[in-house]
Amino acid sequence: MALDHILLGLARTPASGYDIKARFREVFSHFWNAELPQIYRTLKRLEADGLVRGHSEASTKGPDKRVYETTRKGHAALRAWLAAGPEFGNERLSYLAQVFFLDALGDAARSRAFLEALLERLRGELAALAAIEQQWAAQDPRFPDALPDADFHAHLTLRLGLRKLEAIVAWATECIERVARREGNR
Amino acid sequence: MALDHILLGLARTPASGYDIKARFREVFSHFWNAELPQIYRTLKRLEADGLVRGHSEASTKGPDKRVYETTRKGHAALRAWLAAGPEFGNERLSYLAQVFFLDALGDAARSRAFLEALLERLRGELAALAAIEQQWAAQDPRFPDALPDADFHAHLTLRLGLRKLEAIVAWATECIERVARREGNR
DNA sequence: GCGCACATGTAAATCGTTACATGATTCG
DNA sequence: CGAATCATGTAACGATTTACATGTGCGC
Repeated sequence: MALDHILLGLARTPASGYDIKARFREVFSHFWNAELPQIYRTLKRLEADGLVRGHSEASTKGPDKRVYETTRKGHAALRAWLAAGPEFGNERLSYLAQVFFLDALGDAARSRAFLEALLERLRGELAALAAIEQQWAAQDPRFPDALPDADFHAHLTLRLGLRKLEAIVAWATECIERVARREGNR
Repeated sequence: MALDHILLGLARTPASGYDIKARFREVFSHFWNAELPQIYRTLKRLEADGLVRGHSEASTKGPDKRVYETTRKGHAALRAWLAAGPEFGNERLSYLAQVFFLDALGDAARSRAFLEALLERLRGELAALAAIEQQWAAQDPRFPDALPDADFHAHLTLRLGLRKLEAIVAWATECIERVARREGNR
């Protein structure tokens, strides 16, 4: 399961469930998500299997935290996942299914409204990712190709987010034109 | 739930669970998937809720089939889903999570091998989608903008598949270069 | 006769979300 | 003192996958 391996990857630097949720929000949001109860439960299972090790720690803010760290066995499982090659078949994009069925609205104007809402949202996400990249570039002189390994790969991931969103924005723009043209032909 | 609405959309033309699985393979594979047991169970639930109507039918090949069709109530539910605007938050791409953690391999050559396998796979998918589009263009003189509504929207979806895959192929190519350059700098 | 595509399902297990419960610290 | 953030969890429910079970018709 992908989530197991994602947690093993994130816990290479010690992290609590709460910390991990924060990283999902910051870094993974454009290609994965998980809720807190699932994260806590999975960490417990990984600990029972000896893939991570956890200990309680006092926190400056709020109650004690339980901090997990990937074990040697966990590292091996992570490497095995990567060595097995790219994993396919999980793709999931509900808004694309919606576009597929847009004819059910039976109304080109409403189809166009849907696509315009989609475009606006995608533009926002694109701007957010671009801002992250620019901030990073400004703060780290090693950016992008002299970065340490972990950051270098994080940047590769971010680049895909940008390229994919650019493509989808271009597509949505094209769709709106095509729908408008059909609308005009009535 | 997205699957409910996808089934309502697909059953606008009568279809059995098996037929629907085939359409997932053919048309939806690049943005959604579902297994047979889930499809059968969901169809039953939708029937109990009056959103689809099912009847048994003799098949030329194999056993009887149960053919479902979206009811008026089902159509209304589908339209409501679309009218509510684009649905976000389901994005899921395990191979991107893998790229994020590729540094765990600790070996640029193996990272490159991973990315090359990814690129090969993506190129295959891109070629398959492009072939579908060309065949379609050759067979239907109305292609693409004079197509009937349902086909027009199916084509919009296919266009996104193409644009997205082109972007990802370009990205993977860029990644391989960057990884090779790092490899050279050792 | 064997394997394949057709066709439908059940059972079990796991994954994932939502609602609920608890309690500390910090800032206004 | 109220709201936000930190921090962890349980319970219940629903979604999804995997393994198993069954049987037909067709082509080699």
